Amino acid sequence: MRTKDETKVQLILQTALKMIARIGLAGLKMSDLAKEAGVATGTVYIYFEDKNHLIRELYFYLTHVGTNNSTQQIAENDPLKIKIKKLARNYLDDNINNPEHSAFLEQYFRSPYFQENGSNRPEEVQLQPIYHLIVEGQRQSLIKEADPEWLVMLVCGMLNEVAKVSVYTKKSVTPAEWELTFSVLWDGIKS
Amino acid sequence: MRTKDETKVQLILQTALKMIARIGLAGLKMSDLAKEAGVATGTVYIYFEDKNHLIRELYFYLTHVGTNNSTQQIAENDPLKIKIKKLARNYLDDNINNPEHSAFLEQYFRSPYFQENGSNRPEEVQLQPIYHLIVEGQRQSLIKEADPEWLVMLVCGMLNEVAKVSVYTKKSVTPAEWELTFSVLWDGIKS
Amino acid sequence: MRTKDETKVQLILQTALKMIARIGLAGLKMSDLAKEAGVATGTVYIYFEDKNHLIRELYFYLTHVGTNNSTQQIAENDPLKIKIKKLARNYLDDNINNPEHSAFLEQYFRSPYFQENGSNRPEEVQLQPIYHLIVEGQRQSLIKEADPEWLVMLVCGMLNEVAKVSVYTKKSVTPAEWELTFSVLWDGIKS
Amino acid sequence: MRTKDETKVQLILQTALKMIARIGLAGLKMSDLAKEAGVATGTVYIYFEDKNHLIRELYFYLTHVGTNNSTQQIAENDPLKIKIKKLARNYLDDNINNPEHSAFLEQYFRSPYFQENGSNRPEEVQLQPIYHLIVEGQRQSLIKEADPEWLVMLVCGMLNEVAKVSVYTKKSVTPAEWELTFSVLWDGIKS
DNA sequence: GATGAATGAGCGTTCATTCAT
DNA sequence: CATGAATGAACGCTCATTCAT
Repeated sequence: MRTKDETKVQLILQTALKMIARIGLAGLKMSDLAKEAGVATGTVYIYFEDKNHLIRELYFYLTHVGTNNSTQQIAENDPLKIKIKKLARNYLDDNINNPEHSAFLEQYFRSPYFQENGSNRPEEVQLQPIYHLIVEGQRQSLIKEADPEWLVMLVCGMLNEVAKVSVYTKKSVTPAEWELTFSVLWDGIKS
Repeated sequence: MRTKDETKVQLILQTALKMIARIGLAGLKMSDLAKEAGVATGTVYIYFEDKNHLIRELYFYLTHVGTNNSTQQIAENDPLKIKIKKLARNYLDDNINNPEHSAFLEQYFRSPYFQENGSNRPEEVQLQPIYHLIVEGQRQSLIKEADPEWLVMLVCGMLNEVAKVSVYTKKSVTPAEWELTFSVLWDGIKS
Repeated sequence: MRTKDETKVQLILQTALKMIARIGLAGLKMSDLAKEAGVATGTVYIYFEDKNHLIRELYFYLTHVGTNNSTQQIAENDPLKIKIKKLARNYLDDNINNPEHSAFLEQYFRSPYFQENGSNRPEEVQLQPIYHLIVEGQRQSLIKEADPEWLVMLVCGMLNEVAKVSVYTKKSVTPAEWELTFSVLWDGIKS
Repeated sequence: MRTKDETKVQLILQTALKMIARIGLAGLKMSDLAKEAGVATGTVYIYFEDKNHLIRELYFYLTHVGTNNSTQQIAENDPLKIKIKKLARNYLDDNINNPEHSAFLEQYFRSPYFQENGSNRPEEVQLQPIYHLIVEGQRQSLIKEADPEWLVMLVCGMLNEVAKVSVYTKKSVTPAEWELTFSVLWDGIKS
């Protein structure tokens, strides 16, 4: 069913993502999606077998394409603490700038679309670049000796919460708030 | 005459809560809910005006009733660090033992049921008992001088994440994992 | 099922009649009827087998009890024209003063309650007292030689229309209007 | 693409009209209507917002389209009495041939569909062509000097009743019956 | 391929009727 | 008898999906 008009696939997925963040996964109607994407209802079904497949494709699209909008460049020779700080900040910014991303995922895992699907929720902690930095920090005895996956989880938990509140209150994170956040993060994991 | 059984409100709400955690807010069908609660479809409509009101009532039920399952007793003369540790543990356990609670809330805020409602998402951070302990800790110079609400947010972010993973993987938190978690938490906020 | 408490039967029928005139036969709900009559829903079912029977009983109640509110006394020795005039006026007043009566009948014949019932719409023209006066008038050569039932029908058609408009516009019939009406009526049928 | 078929509006309205005459306004089920019109249930909702709107549209359709099936031609130079006779006959025939018309209107005004609607029952007597003939007759001193609207009302009352009985008994009006009817009508209004 | 009118299974809700008290 | 909470069949309406153009 996939055709050469790959831009239409992107258009539909992006539109779906935007709408889901706005009205929720449950509220998404195929006809509304088509209208907002500027195509006919039937057209959606040319590119996606049904709503199930569309949502699932959206999931793969998000998890595999990634965001990679990281603005802060991490220099190879930055000290580890600075690397982690920049990485954490990028992670936070990604979450704040792409709230649809997490909005969708949060809903997806609890939705019938995920449940019907046999696939398991991936715990791709290792994919987080922060994972490797933490392992590296442990090698340098800068970071607590402990299950690095657990540390990543705690760090991400904090950052996710900051992002969620920032998005919800529509206030950006002030420099002071960011310094406080990183201070708690770093003091928490440093050895 | 059969007397109006007010426990049916509880029964229906509890059943709804269980089902929503299992099949999602979007997948909840009034007839299924009635069947699982052991009543007729019409009976649900005696106690709740419509699905909208049912969901909304469930929200108020959860936010106002609270869980209060905290098993670990906090002694008045415990040192502050111990108090926080026990409280954090209780918070974690509540979240793990009542996964439907957060499962519902997470979905509710993104659902049409919340959106149609004019009410705003309350950010009742001060209601968290942990808030008062942190303020107390700051008074004793045990905890970083910083916006206590922000600290609470970071701490809850960590604990929420731990609970989420624990529920998802169906593994309880080992003593070692808990010690690690609290270590990061405490080192992060202590002054 | 009929019990000695015949007043409750009357109460329910009268309440039903009032409500049907107000909200229509289709809009009548058994629970509303019970509430407005001041009894419990189940009580209605003690006196009437089901809604079908209730409506049918209401029909028999109206057609057999009659209204007999005729205020103008017809003297035995009035001239025929005066007798007919008084009778027509009584017929008109009955229709105006009991608008629920015709409101119900009009709806009944077109409703599923009548249709399901095998009974035929009775054409009990002979029951109209006016019928006998017209036959008498024909014997006296005062009234056109023609099918008396047809004449009754035409006369009733006029009076029904006058009553309908009077009820709808909530204006009573002025003496001048009544004189005009009877003039048309009498000139139409007199020989 | 199937082109939107505006004749479907007519088809659905006509089918609804037929069914309402048969089973009553209250008995009309959207699914039955769709089936009898030969379309799917959902299709009805493409052309009409809901049952309420459908019924209301049917009302406007009937009152604005009119019947205009008058078969008897009225010649310009017919004497007034003949003109009125032909017009009365046309009015009668219209009522007999389109019994659904009056069957619907009679039910509509007493139904919840009309009551919920703010609109008032129009009493457009002047729209009746017979009104103008009666005024003309009064100018020629052929017809009683009296409120012409009231005369129209009486005349229509008679004819409505004749039509109603004819439809109900399924017997057409014989020439003798018609002559009698018009005799009563004319003698009633002539001066 | 693209369109959007048409479809109909399925859900939310109502209300005549029953029945435990 | 009286009550009104409980019942569940049946209706109004929605929306994912199809298909004639």
